[in-house]
Amino acid sequence: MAGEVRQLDDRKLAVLRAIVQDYVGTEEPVGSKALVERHNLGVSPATVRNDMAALEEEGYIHQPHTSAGRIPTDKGYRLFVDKLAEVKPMSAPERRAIRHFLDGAVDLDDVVARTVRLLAQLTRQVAVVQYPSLSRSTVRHIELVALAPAKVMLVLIMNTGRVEQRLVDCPGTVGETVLADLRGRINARAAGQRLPDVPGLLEELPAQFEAADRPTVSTVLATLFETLAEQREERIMLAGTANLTRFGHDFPLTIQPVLEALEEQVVLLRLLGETADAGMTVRIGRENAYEGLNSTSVVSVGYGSGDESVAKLGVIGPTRMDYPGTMGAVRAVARYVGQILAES
Amino acid sequence: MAGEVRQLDDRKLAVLRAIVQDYVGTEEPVGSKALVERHNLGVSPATVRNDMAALEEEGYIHQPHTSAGRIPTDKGYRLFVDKLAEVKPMSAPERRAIRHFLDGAVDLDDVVARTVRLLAQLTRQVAVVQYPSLSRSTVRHIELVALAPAKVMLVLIMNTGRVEQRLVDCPGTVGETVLADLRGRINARAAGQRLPDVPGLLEELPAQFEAADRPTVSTVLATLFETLAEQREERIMLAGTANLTRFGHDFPLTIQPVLEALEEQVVLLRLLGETADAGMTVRIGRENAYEGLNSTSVVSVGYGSGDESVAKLGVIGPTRMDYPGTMGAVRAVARYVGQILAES
DNA sequence: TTCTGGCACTCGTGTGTTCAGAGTGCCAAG
DNA sequence: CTTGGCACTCTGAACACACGAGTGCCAGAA
Repeated sequence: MAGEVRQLDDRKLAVLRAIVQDYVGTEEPVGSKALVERHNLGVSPATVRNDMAALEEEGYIHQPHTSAGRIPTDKGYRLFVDKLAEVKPMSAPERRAIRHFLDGAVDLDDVVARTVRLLAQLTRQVAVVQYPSLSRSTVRHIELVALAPAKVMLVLIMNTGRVEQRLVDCPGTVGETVLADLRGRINARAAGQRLPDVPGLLEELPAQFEAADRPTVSTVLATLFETLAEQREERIMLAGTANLTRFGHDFPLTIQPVLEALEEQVVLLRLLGETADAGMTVRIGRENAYEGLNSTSVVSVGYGSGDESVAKLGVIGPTRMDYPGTMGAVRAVARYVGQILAES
Repeated sequence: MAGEVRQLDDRKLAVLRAIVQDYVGTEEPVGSKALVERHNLGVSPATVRNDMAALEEEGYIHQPHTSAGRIPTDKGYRLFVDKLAEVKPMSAPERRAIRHFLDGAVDLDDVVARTVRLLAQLTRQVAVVQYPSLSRSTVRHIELVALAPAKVMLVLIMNTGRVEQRLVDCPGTVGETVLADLRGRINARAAGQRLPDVPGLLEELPAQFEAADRPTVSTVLATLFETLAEQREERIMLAGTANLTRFGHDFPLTIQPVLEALEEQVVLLRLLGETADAGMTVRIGRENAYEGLNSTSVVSVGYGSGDESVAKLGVIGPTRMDYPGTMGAVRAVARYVGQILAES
């Protein structure tokens, strides 16, 4: 293991931690003297200066110009997040407030809307919440209703509360008994299953019907499969864009590409898509694939109605953000949304 | 009519027009000399200065500081829009592009999404499009389907393509014949009617059924009326927020309240609600009821599938905007969306 | 070996001054 | 009513300058 990466002793790490904390607080480059004053490191500024030099050598911090204080680099934040910081749990009153705020929701749309606003308010950053997606959720019920001799309406109800409907044009007249039979068989197999698994489970269904009815059955199933596969419904809700104004001093330059990114659902979806399935994901600065977000950090996490995550949510803020606090808020909100979804 | 408002002669109006045009173009206060050079007014700078003094006296223009050029006031823009400017029609290629872009839409959501993006792009400002609202649109068809002995699904299809569905729990078993009868009668009366008018037209319906069926009929109708009345579905779509960065030099101050306003659907709805039913509405600066938008102008207009407007759309930009061009774009887009809706 | 105090050096920021240019208002003459 | 001339005002850019924060390095102490 002895190699490229020189070992950083504990004090250097403490110095880095202190730099990150101070910089996040003040938004100004932090110098050795101020550091010693605000954190009791038990050593002199000169010593800290030596450590800083080492940290800079390793690329964890950086000087805007000679005779200025130090600023953490992306790499520095990364180390901070991985090794030096702990997720800050929400206080009891905060938890109560979250719970209370989300409890008032009346339907899925409302849950998502409340969640995104809450998250933006808690973190004072831009919040992003993905709607519980089709591909992850499960079937609660599938309904078939004859509207006209050759027209059937297909209604797909998911465990997340989402409802999708399609009109099916059948090749011939559909008998009510056949329809009832089909409805029963579909639900028996599909109910409770995850959406992507459903087509496989229904594959052999047409064979169970009389030859005359098979075209109809196949048509209905084809529409159902289409509906299941349609992922373009992966919507995303945004809030807190006004918080962008607190991003940085060098304004329009930072904010413009971010606003552009936020308008592109595709970008946001991809962004959340990169979130690990388990645990929280933090992408810092240039770690973000999308260029416009190179000066921002994204904290995201999956949430779900059970133990499984059905969608993602997160916040986007300046790399100089309060990581422990943000992560705490994101985690707490995700947890509570999960509970709300499970209850309903 | 001789009174408070002193008459402005033609040349003064020409000067005002020139000032607005130049200021919109350059974003810098415009002085007498530059004015004479760029527009051939046929008089000397000194004369223009006199006119400017008069215009300032009347409150149409204003000087940031002594020895600076003049800037139009809200009142100046107002006069410009009302009397001095003509809506600039789109060029043929532009019209083709609009048409082409909107023609690709596959459903109502897509139409709205495309419209808002198009509008943002054409005007390089923030675009807002309201979904065709329930209260203005008309009924295309109402469908009733028995799902279970005492459960009926109510489907409301509107001329805008929007579909709403509700599950109705009936007080007793519902006979298929009664349901068919009810369906027929409802559609005979309601089809083609505006949503708010429908309840009045169906009032006497229960009386036409046998006493035993009346509770069911009433329940179904009650649900239908609820659905019709529900206006919270008045959604709004936004695009072009990145254009906010081009708003002004004094950045965060202007942009923050605007971003806050844009997040509030309620504010936007009220904003569009103030649009006159016929013709285009232009609200300049402080004419906007919402405080955060006091330094912006809103150009909005109704659009609809027929001759009647079913919803509004518009753009939000700095008071210093190209009014003729913006109004042209807004009008053209509204017109084409109307056509698209009428066709589908 | 590691820490510390001292010291010289760098450089950004804030302040004050100057200067040119743009623009005005006013006035007297056309 | 228009015009040219003129004195005046004010902003913004350019420059000089001093201050102070912060650094790096070195020699001596622990």
